[in-house]
Formats: sequence, C-alpha cells, structure tokens
Amino acid sequence: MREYNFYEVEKKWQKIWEEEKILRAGDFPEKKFYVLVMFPYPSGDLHMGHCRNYVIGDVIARKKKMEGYDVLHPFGWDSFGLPAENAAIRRKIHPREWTFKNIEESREDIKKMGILYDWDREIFTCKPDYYKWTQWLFLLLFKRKLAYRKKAFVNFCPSCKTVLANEQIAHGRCERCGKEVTKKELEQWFFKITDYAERLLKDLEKLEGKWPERVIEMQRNWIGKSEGVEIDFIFEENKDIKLKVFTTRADTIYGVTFLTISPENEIIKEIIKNSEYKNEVLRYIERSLKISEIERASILREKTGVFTGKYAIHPFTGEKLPIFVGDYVLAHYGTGIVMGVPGHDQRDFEFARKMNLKIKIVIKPFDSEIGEEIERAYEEYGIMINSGEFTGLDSKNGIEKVCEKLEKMGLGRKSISFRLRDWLISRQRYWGAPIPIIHCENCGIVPVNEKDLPVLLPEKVDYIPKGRSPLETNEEFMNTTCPKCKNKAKRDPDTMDTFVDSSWYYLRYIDPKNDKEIFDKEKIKRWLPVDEYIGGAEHATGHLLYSRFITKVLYDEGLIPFDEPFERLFTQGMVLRRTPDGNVEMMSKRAGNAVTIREFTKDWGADIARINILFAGPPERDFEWTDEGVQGAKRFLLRVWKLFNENEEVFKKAILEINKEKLSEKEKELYKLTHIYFKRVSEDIENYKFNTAIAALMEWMNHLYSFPLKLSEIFGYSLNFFCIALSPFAPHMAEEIWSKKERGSILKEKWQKWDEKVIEEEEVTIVVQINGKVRGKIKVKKGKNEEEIKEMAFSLPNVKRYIENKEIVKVHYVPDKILSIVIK
RNA sequence: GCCGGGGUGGCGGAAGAGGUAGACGCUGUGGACUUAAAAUCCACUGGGAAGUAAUUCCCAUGAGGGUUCGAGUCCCUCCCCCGGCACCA
Repeated sequence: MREYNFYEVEKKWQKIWEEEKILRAGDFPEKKFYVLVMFPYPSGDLHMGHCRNYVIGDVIARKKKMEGYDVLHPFGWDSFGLPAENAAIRRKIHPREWTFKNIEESREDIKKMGILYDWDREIFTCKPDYYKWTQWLFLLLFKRKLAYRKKAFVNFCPSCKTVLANEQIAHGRCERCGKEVTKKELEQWFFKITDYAERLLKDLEKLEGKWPERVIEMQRNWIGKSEGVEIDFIFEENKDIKLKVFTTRADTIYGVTFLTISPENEIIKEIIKNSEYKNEVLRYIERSLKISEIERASILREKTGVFTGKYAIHPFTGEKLPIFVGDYVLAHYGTGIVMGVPGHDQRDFEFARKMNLKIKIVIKPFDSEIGEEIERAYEEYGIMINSGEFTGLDSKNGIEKVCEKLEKMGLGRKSISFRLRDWLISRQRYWGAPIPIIHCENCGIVPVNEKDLPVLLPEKVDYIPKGRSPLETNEEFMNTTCPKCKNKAKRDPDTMDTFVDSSWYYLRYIDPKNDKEIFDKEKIKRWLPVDEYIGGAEHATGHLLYSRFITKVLYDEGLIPFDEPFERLFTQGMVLRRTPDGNVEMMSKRAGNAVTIREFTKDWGADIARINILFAGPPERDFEWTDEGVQGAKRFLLRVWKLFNENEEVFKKAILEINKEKLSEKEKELYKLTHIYFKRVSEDIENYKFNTAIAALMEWMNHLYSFPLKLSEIFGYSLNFFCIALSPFAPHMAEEIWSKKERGSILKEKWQKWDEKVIEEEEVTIVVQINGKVRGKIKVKKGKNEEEIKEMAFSLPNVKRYIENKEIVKVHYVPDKILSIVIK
C-alpha cells in the first residue's frame, strides 16, 4: 500500500488551488452566497485557537461552491490598533513594519490550513486606500449630524494613556491591560448611536432564529430600553428651575422623601449658588470624580452623599424635599437625578439610612400587610397606600394614573430611557485613521474636503504615549490651512477607534479596489447582505452593534438597500488546551499551550487539524485540543486512505449514476445507506453540526469496510460520494483521492441534493413496550395495520410472559414505530 | 441581584417535533501480528443481578415532584457550573 504523506500532498494541492484561483468571485453573481469570517487582528504566528472560525467558514464555502453557488469568501486584516503600537514601542520598530510582517506570516499560516479565500479582494484597514473611506464615512456621519464633539468625562486608562469606549471596559478595568479606569474631562468625538437605539432594538426581531439567542439578548440588555415617566420637581427658591427625574415607578411618588443628583450634573451649580453648604458640596464632587469607576460602581461600597442645603417641592403634596448630591446616581442614565424612595428602592433605602432620612411606605404586598419598620425596601408591585387619591390602586395601574395627573399639571410626561450611550471614537493614539477634521480659529470645526482624502497618517511621530495624541508631535502634519477661510489652522490630532474600521469592512470586500467611491452600489446590491457571518461571541455588544448601526446610517443615506448587514450569525467557542502547569486554558502564546499552524501542519497536516477541530464537539462550545484527538483524526484519515487504496479500481471505474432497479437486496441496502449518509452530512453542515457530520462519515466508512461485495458497481458509487462528502472537511486528501479519476478538482463536482423518495425504508423495526418498558422488537414491512402488529407482538415469548394472566388495560399503536401495551 | 446557556458512561459528546438512552470517537482490558515495541487489525467496554449459554431482569440522563401508554426531551420546586450585565432608578 502506498504511504500517504500529508505534508507533500497538502503542499501540492494548495499550490494548485492557488494557481487555479479556484475560489475567485465575480462582481455580478447569479446565485450568490457570501460567507464571511470576522477578520483578525494580525498577531503573527497563528495557532489552532485562531483558526477555528476560518475552518468552519471554509467548510461552508466549499460545500456552497459545490452546490453551484457563486461563493464570496474574502479575507482581510483589521490592522490598525493598540497592540501594533505597543509591540512597536517595545521593539523599537515602526508599527507598520511590525504589522505587515505579521500579516505575511499569518497569511501563509492560513493557506497552510487549506482555507480558500479570494485573495484578490484582500483588504487592510491600515492602508490609505482603505482608511480613506473610513474617513469618508466619518464625514458622512458628520454631515448627518451623527458625529459630534463634546467635552465630557470619559473613561481613561492611566496605563495605556488613552480614552476607552464603554465596550472596552470590563468590570471597571481596561480590557487590554487590566488597569482600573479613571475619569478625565476631554473634548472628544462621539458617534450618535443613541439616535438609533430604538431601531437597533426593534430590528433584533428580524434576527430572531438566525442569530444566536444569547447574542440577541446581550444586545437587548446592552441597549437597555426602559419605559417610565419624567417628573419635574420645582426648586423651592426659584420656580424656573426644574429638577427633572426619570422613574419607572411613578406609583411610588408618595414615598419620595428626597432627591439625589449625580456629581457630574451641571445643575448643581445653580442649586448651591447661595448655599451655606457650597464648599462641602464642591469638595464632595471633586472627590467623587477622582475615584475610579470600579470603586464608585461597587455595590458593596457604602452610599455616600452630601446635603445641598436646598429643597424641592413634591408635585402632589407640596412637601419640602431635601436635595442631595450622591455618587450612587449615574450621570448618563435618565436625567442624572433620581427621586429618593427609600421605602421601595433598596439603593435609596441604604442612602436614607446613612443620611437619617424619612422612610415612607406607600406600597403594600397584595396579600399581606407591611409594617412601618422595614429591614429592606419592598421593591415589588402591590397595593398603593398612603397615596392620596391613588390609595387602594394596584400599583402597576397606578403608574399610568400618576402619570396622567402629572401630565395635566404640566409636571410630568411619559419617557423612555436607554442604557446605551453614544459611541466615543476619539483615541489619543498613533496607529489609527486620522480624524478628517480641521480646527480653525475663525471657522471653528471644519471637515476636510472629500477630494483631500485621505488625511495621511504621518510617518514620523513620537508615538510613546503621554496622554496626548502622538500626532501632535508632528508639526508638518498638524499645521494646515482651513478649507473654508484658507487661514492657518490645526488638524485634529486624534485617530479613530478601530471599531470604526471594522464597522463597514464587509462592504469593502465587494469593491476593494474602487478609488472613486466607497463601493459600487450595483455590486453591493448583488452581494449583500452577508449570508453567513462567523466569529467570536466576544463581539456581541461591540463590533456587531456598531456594524448594525453603520449599516442603518448607510441605508438612511440611500447607499445600500438593506438595513441589517448579517443575515445569519454563528459564534464559535474557544479552543482550550492543557498548559504546562496542568490547567486547561484558552490556547495562547502567553499561556504556553499554543499549537502553531506552522509546526502542526509540518508534523501532522492540515486535514488532521481540521478534522480534530471539527469533530471534537459542537462548534459553538469550547473544546479542549488533545493529543488523543489528533491521533483519532489521523487514524480516521489513514483508514479512509486505505479504503480507497484497496479499492482503487472499482472507485476509478465507477460513475456518479447507477440504475437501482438492477441491484440485489444487499446492494440496494448500500445504495440506500449512501444516500442517507450523504444527506446527513449535508444537513449537518447546513446546521453547523460538523461533529455529527464527521461521525456520519465514520459510520459510512465502517460500513464500506464491512460491505462484502467490494467489486460491485454500487460499492464504487458509494466510494465516489463518500469522497465528495469528505472533501469540505479534509480537502487535500479528498483531492488526492479524486485525482485518480482524472476529472479535475473535486470542487468542480456537484454536491447532490437527493430527495426523500430515494431513501425510503420499506422495512421498519417496531418496538413493543409493556408499561413503558421495551419487551420486544418486530421487524416488518412498512404500513402493517394495528391488528397484524398486535397479533405478532402478543405471540412473542417475552411479551407472552408479561401479559399472561394480566388484564390488558390499553394498547396504543404508533404506526411503524411503537406498540405500547398497558397491563394491570 | 438580573438576563442568557448548560448539567447524559472513565472522557469528548449523540439522541427532527415526547417513542429502542449512550451514535461516533477517545481511553481501558483481552487477543492477533512482531524477537520485542510502535503502528495496524479483531473482540469487549454505564452500574448491578441471574444463567453453561443464547438471553433475561433491575437501576441509570444534577435532585425531588408532576403530566403521559411512554419523559434526557414538556410543567413545577430546588441545587450546581459557565457566559454576559451589574447602584440602569
């Protein structure tokens, strides 16, 4: 038997695929299929943890290609960003140099895995021909009043010395370096994603059933819509000043005993203007803005606050309500002021206890009484008490009634609050797309003219982080003229968040070389939306939300005819592996448990890696890479090779059609099974069940080994379809086997869609149950009636044993499946 | 705390829409081949009991209840693990 050399065979076929450009896509497809994998940050030496989603995408792309689709399967590099800069600082080389070196390495690795992309469409977000259009997109948002600048307290990482977006903070710490995030007041650019909150939420319905439920749910929570009432509390000293409060529990309004304002709120200045507590308040504000987000947000932390010395008026009772400043109130949510209802909100309860404030009970449980002295706030709905005209109402209905009264008084209105905040896109970093804005002393903020794009990233800057943008260190870049008045002006020194780059890249693949416009509308119409998008779930509330937002903006501008970019989404699990110290962790260079593509494909081969990755478990779940798994994959593939070797002649001779009428009983069975297995593989790929697809191939193979008539025509027929079904998973071996037939690449073969009738079973096994337990089985022709089955069942010795001398209570027959007998 | 997803052999995991629980693989044990080992091939491999045997029975899908002729799958209560959010008023 001929040996199989994985390394040589794989090299050979990768070269052929490359030369034949076998997966190049045209601009105007007939029957399109756009399969996209989340493009990576180029980190150099790739390992198995990096490529799970590429393997998944490749299986789908190959199958769709064979099904006759025009397949678009592109690849690119999300190549701006902090790591390049950090690595470059460490190694004292330019970020670009480091980035492109990594890209070269990573691209080779991906090819070594046998993954087919249309490399003619490769994109690089860090190249001017790409970021020109990122800047163009910025200008579009600016034009549509969706990009704005404001002085704001922003999240700042003291270690990376840069501003962070909400999405880049995890548990109050910088996602990248783990340092606690602090607050800093800076002029920053924002994208007004909150304008789209309602649509981003609503359109999640369109994705139901096509995106993973948990991603949809995460976005829902992230957008965080709540419906409530905005209530005006009049400032006692000056009736023109209204303290606006947002609440979802207007039913508790009679329980309000104080108001609390967040320290960031500008209105405080007005409130304390002539207060004897002024200095105390200012000191408190200063202190709370300094402490880190993580400290401030800690639930365990005791509530703190300070009295302003001033009062507001309760809209219904006219009572004087003391006004406090407290940092447990969030600045960005609702109005930044809350009404304190200590009886029915645990946070207010804690604050009231600390500050010795009155606690009023205004809601009681439906079925019990509630005392004056409570240990914690009663937060459920119930019956309204001590609530004037509303007393006795179900509090859920009370919300509506209270709101109506406030509306009549002109002191309240229905209101909706979102948890989602605007997208902060300014970064004080070098390796990103410059913001195409010019600051002019006369004209203010002026956008760069479209014809002057791209604003090129200057080559020479001092990019050691100092908390200011590195671009400021390049005079030549900074000094420019105002496009409006032609006077001297300065460029904006910041670069854009890299999530801006990746929020539209799936569109650029369609027309990657277009230097006249961001993309050709006609081509986009033909290819988009993306049919299958594959990537990590960690992007649920970042990239995937931003992309949806940008898509909607482009839709509103009339540039694209769809408003959701990704038709179906699949999120794969992580690849884990045991580390040298025995823990099972995510595969990474740092943990010392990486299996690199380069090493592995040299020693074992890409097909083995692919089978191992896909067979180890369901693709949405994490899996552990083990040596045993690798061995198993190898054993399977060598057994496949041996099977074809031993039966080469019959395989070569066989054609892809057969006259089933002439087949013997034994042969018919294999004919039937061939179709069943092939269908299972097909459907399992369609449903992302690659593990069971490979299990079906294994069963099929085992069956072929034990099939006695190895010289029959049907055997060759089955071998042929086995090879086709194998090809998306182990493409190199499949090609090598297929090449014996001298029909060209297996990718040009047709992936069959067989109908149900071919595989109709004429014999079935009927299970006989007695009181729910299996007591016998009968093999019969399909479609026997109940009487016949009963007769056969009752004559089975084992069944007889049970029903003898017993009363039969009931017999239940499910045609061709089960006969269930109930005895006493 | 809230929201999602899960708990099935020694392990990874299978079980359209309630219908033979444990597919497929790994590991392990025994055997064949070999001077020997590796590789390969064959058999067995959830636990327990009876039988020389073929076979048969009991128990078993986190725990406890329920619906049903029949529950891993549906309903209720509880426990544990993973992921996300977290003072969101």
